[in-house]
Amino acid sequence: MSPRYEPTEIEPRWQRRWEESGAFAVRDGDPRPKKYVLVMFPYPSGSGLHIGHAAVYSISDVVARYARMRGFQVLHPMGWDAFGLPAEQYAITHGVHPREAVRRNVDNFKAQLRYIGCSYDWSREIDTTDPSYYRWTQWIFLRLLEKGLAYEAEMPVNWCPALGTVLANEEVIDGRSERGGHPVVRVPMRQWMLRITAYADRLLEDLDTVDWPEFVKRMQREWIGRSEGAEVVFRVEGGGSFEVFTTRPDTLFGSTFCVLAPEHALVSRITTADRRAEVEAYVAAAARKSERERLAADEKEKTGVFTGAYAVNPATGGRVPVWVADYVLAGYGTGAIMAVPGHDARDWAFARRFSLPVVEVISGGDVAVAAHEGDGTLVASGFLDGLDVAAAKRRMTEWLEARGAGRRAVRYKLRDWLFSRQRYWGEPIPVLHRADGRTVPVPDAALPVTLPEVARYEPTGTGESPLGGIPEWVETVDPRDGSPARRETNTMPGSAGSSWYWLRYIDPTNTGSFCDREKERAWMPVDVYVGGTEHSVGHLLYARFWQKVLFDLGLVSHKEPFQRLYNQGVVVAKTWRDADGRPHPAADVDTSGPTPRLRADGRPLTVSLERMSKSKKNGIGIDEAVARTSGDAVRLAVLFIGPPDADKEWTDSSLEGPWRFLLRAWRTVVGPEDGAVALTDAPATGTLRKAVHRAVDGVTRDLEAFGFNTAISKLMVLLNELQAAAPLPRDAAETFVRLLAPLAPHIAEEMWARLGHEDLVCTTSWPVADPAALVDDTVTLAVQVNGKVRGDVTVPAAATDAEAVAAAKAVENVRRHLEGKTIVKEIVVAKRLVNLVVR
RNA sequence: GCCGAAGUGGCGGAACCGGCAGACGCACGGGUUUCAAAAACCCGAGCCCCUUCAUCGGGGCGUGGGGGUUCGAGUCCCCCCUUCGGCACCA
Repeated sequence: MSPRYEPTEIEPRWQRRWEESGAFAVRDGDPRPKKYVLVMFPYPSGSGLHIGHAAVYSISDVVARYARMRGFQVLHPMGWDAFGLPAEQYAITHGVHPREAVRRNVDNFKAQLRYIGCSYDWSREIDTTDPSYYRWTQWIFLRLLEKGLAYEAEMPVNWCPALGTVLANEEVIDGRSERGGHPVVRVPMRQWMLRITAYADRLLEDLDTVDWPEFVKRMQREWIGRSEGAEVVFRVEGGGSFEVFTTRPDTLFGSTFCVLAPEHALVSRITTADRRAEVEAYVAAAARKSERERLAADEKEKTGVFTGAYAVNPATGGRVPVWVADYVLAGYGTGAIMAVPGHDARDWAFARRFSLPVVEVISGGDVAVAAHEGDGTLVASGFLDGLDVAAAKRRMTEWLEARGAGRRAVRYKLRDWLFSRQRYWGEPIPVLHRADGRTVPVPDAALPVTLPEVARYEPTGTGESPLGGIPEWVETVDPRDGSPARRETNTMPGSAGSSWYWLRYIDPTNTGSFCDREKERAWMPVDVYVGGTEHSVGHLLYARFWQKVLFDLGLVSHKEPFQRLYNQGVVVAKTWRDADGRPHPAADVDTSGPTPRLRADGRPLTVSLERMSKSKKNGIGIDEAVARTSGDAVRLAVLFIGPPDADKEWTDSSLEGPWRFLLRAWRTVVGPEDGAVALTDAPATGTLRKAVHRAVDGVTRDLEAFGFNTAISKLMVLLNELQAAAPLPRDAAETFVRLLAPLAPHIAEEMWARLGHEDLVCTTSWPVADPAALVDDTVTLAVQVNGKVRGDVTVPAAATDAEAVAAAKAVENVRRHLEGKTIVKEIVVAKRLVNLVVR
């Protein structure tokens, strides 16, 4: 055995030992209480794992290892979310088949997760691109189809000509593609949709039942965007009618015009002959505008045209002009609004611009200056006069319902989920289009519908999936009756496979079901779900939706999949960019002068803190960091740089402290290079014993609260105490090693073994603090005079307030400040301080 | 613009319920070791001032800025500034 700390020898040895002993494999039927610790599974991209990834996986691993030592049987699995655009793009740019790219990337990811000692049950590894997995993704899709939750529709989609494909909303940033920054335009296309809106209310309500950060819940609530109001029917003069949705039916008397979205079906029908040319030009221009241009237009420059038509305000009976304007969105409400310029800022701006009348119907503001959107008393509103806003809303809605002119209504911002992609690398949607025109599901027994081999997996550029170019795959028969049919060529989005994966880990090899019911009941719900905030709405909303659908089908036992959500912060690093915005690696930067410059040609650079990623050339790979120090040091470092839920900056020196701590721990527990440490079997006593129990107590509480940075600092403090002890009591050393085990597992195992143990430290029990050892016999009180510290005094812990005050007054420097003064008040805070108020 | 989170030494950060601000670490300075250096180890330190040969000691100021509550405020209340996230014509 080497006397030196040699992580390159120690770490792989323990990794092997853990795997061979099946230390992290969980068995069904284990009588211990369960804990399901889940970390968001990664896209196995080609760039490998960097320090930012190490932070997430270290957090969930510490949670899992700690729970094991606390006596739980812990399910802590890992898998690969390998379908979707990133994997496909990588494959295209590197000229290899996505399946091959995924395999290589997975191997690389696994190796790197191994370097930092992640304690996964690898026997439960899943891969969303494996047919034995996506068979069940397809199977769940068919259940959605049966329940009417999947449907086809012509939808305006984000078409990216440069990528030759349709993008999801979350893949479009400011009208450009997330990857590559190419322009994106909106065109209608036949798409598969999932009716997530049918679950809007339940997705909203059940947020109250989960233990998630408030800000995530708020984001989801806002995303779902429930608003209550009324639909109101407006009759058009000369025939026809349209409905508007409003949250302010109380202001109906103040509606002086209506606005239709340019896409509204009624526009062309009601436009009068003299206005037709102008209206058509406006509608055409609006269609040409990308989403981005429409947004950029901002509130100040509202545009619109008059259709020439008039509608009847059902409350006043008066004529109101009908306009077309792109500030009204086709996709929300009814695509038409009643404009109330007196009490809506947008309508007010529009009315100003086009000189439309503004009427005050709620007192309390000055509608000549600005819209009054707040509360007040109804005026100029007939039967509503004198009511407040809330009462007027109710009265008006009743009035509309009684006359058949409207009704109470609820609307959501949430849209149905666009569920098809015109790409190769996704789950084929298991549907057949029969020659007779019927669209039918592929029978369950014929699943999975596997991806065919294809020569070109790039997008065709025409908008059709590459699958469309393989007649022998597309042309098939309906297995029910042998009649000819074409396969659906759309594939599912990347978020499909991740919308139920936590269930597959529970029963990953089941060929008869996506997950055994008994096992599901035993393991669900996920107790802690660790991941980044970037999935706060997308993934987490989809996942909850699928869970609820499966719950309604009686297939799972819980309405919510993730009981507790823990969001780790982003790891950022200095990013050097030139004038063109191109990033440069720190190694190429000369920072010796007043302005940082590129070494090669002296170009000036700017620095900013940005999320670590390969593309920004500001990342450091896990393998590189491990090679420089050790896997344990990397784990400690990413946990020590700051609180786990805050954003943290990684710098070159972030590894220093944790690395030295490990060297010091080794020297203290194992011994210096030239010898072994002197251990004694006599138990720790006195201050050392107190220090050990204080550390047990503190580290335990910190780990319970995800306070990894402070837990590590408490271990550093304990180590200082151990270093001073000679000989070192064995029990103190062993307790230290056990406390260290979840955080730095390799070195802890090695030290545990060298302390003479044959078992694994990761399977031993967590130490328990003796409460008696946590109380001190004496306490040091700060002594203040008029709130300023003038000294301190040590008294027995049992001292009374009077004794404490007496002792305080005896302190030399305190006495000086009391001289010639009268004490008017004496404040004693037990074990903390004495404050003497004088005059 | 709206909503949310956060501003603490040169830096990352700590501080349970309002009770000695700066734990722990980095960088820094000094030292040990070394032919020398690296590594490692030990010691020091918020800033300013007084006292002192150096010490020891004492005082003032300090948690983005301004006000307030309190014996006492990083922590509570009001106003303002900055940074970072989210949403952004959702009627």
